[in-house]
Amino acid sequence: MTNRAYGQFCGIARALEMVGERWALLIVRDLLVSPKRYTDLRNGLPKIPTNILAARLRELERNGLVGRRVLPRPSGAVVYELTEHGYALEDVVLALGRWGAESLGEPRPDEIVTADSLVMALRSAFEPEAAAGARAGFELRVDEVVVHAWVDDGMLLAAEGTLPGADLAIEGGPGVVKALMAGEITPDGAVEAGLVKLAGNERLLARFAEFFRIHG
DNA sequence: GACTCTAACTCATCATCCTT
DNA sequence: AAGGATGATGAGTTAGAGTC
Repeated sequence: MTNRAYGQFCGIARALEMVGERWALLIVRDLLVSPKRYTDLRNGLPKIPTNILAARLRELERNGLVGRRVLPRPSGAVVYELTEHGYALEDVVLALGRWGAESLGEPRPDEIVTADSLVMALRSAFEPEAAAGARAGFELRVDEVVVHAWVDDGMLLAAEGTLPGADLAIEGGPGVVKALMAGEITPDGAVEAGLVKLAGNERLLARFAEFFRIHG
């Protein structure tokens, strides 16, 4: 199992012992968006073997990063949620996301986008300085996944689902959205090439590309 | 029946040991 | 030093158990 220790009195080694196993950090990523049931986690990570998910949750719980909570009746379902110690990983996960996004390239044929991964991508790419004084709601549809981002004077609220009354709804493939955020294509170029479909105030697409940046 | 696991098995990878 | 055999470990697949 995952009691492998690096034998080093080092914070990085200790962190890797807790969240360095395969899938562990992606479970944390999804729980940073919202608490989830076992089945929700499985749906968000369709390639994780079920025994590995169970093992990782057990390890994260043992390490004090994740807690189990039984919902009140009639549901009675078990949900997994991050503890305060687990939530403390948010900055680390976002920084890792920023770093990894620089190497994203084009989406591979077998790669999917999930609502949680998209929400965390928006959070990690958000530029508070660029959004200072701005106020706008975006709905983003990538493949079948819909998330939204509410920008309000340098603050971001990103979550799963639609945003009724959004100032701008953007629809496009994952590669196009990433290219927009990375400045590999211009907003005008994306529209002219028909790579994105917009609804609402189309001029806000340029602002979206300023608010959410992938640096390379 | 849905949810939340657990167990048994196979497969791949890696480290170690032994032989040449 | 190089290469093969072997064992340990973890990941992945599948089936099914326990609980509600």
